[in-house]
Amino acid sequence: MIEDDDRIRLSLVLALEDEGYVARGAATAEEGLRTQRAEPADTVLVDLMLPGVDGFECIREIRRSDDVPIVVVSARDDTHDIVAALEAGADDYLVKPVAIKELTARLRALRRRARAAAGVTTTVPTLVFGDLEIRPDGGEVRLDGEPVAVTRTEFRLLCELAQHPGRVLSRQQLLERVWGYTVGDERLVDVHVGRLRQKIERDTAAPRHLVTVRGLGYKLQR
Amino acid sequence: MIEDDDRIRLSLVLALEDEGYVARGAATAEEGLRTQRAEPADTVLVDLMLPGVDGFECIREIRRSDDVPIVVVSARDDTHDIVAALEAGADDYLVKPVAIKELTARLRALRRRARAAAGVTTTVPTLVFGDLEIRPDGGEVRLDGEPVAVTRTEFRLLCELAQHPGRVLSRQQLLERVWGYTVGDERLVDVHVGRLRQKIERDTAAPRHLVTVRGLGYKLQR
DNA sequence: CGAACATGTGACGGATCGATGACAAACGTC
DNA sequence: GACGTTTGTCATCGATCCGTCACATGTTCG
Repeated sequence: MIEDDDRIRLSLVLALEDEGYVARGAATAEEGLRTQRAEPADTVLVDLMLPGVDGFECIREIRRSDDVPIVVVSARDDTHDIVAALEAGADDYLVKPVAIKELTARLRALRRRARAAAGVTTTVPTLVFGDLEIRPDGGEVRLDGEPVAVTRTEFRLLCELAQHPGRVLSRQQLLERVWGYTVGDERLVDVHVGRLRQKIERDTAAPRHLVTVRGLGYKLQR
Repeated sequence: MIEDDDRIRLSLVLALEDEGYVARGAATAEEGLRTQRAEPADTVLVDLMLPGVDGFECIREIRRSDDVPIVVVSARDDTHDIVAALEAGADDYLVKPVAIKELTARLRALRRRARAAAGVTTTVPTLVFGDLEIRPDGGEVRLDGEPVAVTRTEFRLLCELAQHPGRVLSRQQLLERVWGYTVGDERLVDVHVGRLRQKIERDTAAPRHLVTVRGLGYKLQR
């Protein structure tokens, strides 16, 4: 729980512990981010008005590397704040003073979903795109049965595209999923797609699998 | 959206459609459950006070077979109701009157999680308008099964119209949703509709799908 | 019947987009 | 520590697209 008001923070931590939770507090965003990195909690509560780094920025910072459920607990009940917090990556937003029973009920609802998400481990069999075979597990790509040497980045890129056959992925999506960047130069994707094409397409000018959809992104099709 | 008050239900459905969602309403829990079984929505909004089967029971009934995100929209702000609804299986709880911006922000946050749980593959089905097929995912348009080359703007325009079959969208609405403009020359829409017609209509003088409704705007019909 | 308004469409210049080769830094291997 | 490989940045070029305008056509109403 990241909250600068000592009284509120302590009482909420105590109330949560009374309900059977293991809770700990941080008085600033910096402290909260540090402990979350060092010893990740499975849910984060955060106030919006914090000294120094504010709640919105704190949420974005957590989201950069962590998919943990985030609940905002704020005194402000303005729609703009609610929307901004949710857009920043929060999962829920409660207005102070919060009823502890409501808070725990919302935490349970949230963790029900988060748990379901964490439970999905997809072991992918060989993906076949005509003469192109991709083994996500084996780290192998074959063209007409012949192994093709692709680099790690190219392979990840290919797998990401192969997991959504025929679906266009934007450069932004690929940057996020392959590189983990939330910001960055989208040209980077072009370059790697180009390099990948040299290896898996017979005619790079008329690609059969790794297709450009102008203005939208790239897709892999059969 | 399951809500017995006609006024509220209609205004919320319209507001959601204005935001770009495809929404439909049901006046009773029974009706809502039936349509959800027949044609499942990807998110359910439900009121608590319903005639006959009430909201709590409705939530439990949906949860028996469906993991769809459920949001309660109720006039009651009692902690007991909130806790009971969340315990029954709801994912979020908003108190009327709801700000449409907050509702959509919460829907986005919720669907962000639900999507992750579903295994990342949220495939939008192909939209079919007679001989015209649109694949929002694949960035692809087909006429009689033959791929048609459309530009990004044309594609967005087409998708926007296709999401609301038969419904007239004003130039202003299209400017906002396709271009993101709040102000701008509405003639711009005309030009792109014209160009799109050249590609997807056999006789542009007598369009069969992309129809002008004089004085109001354009619509896409089967 | 004619004016005002709404819509269709061709043309054009500037803006944008994507492919690619060159290069330097970072990385990994021996 | 040296070498080859991989990666990210940059600049350039050609192709395409976009938005605006002008004019033609069609429609509504006084």
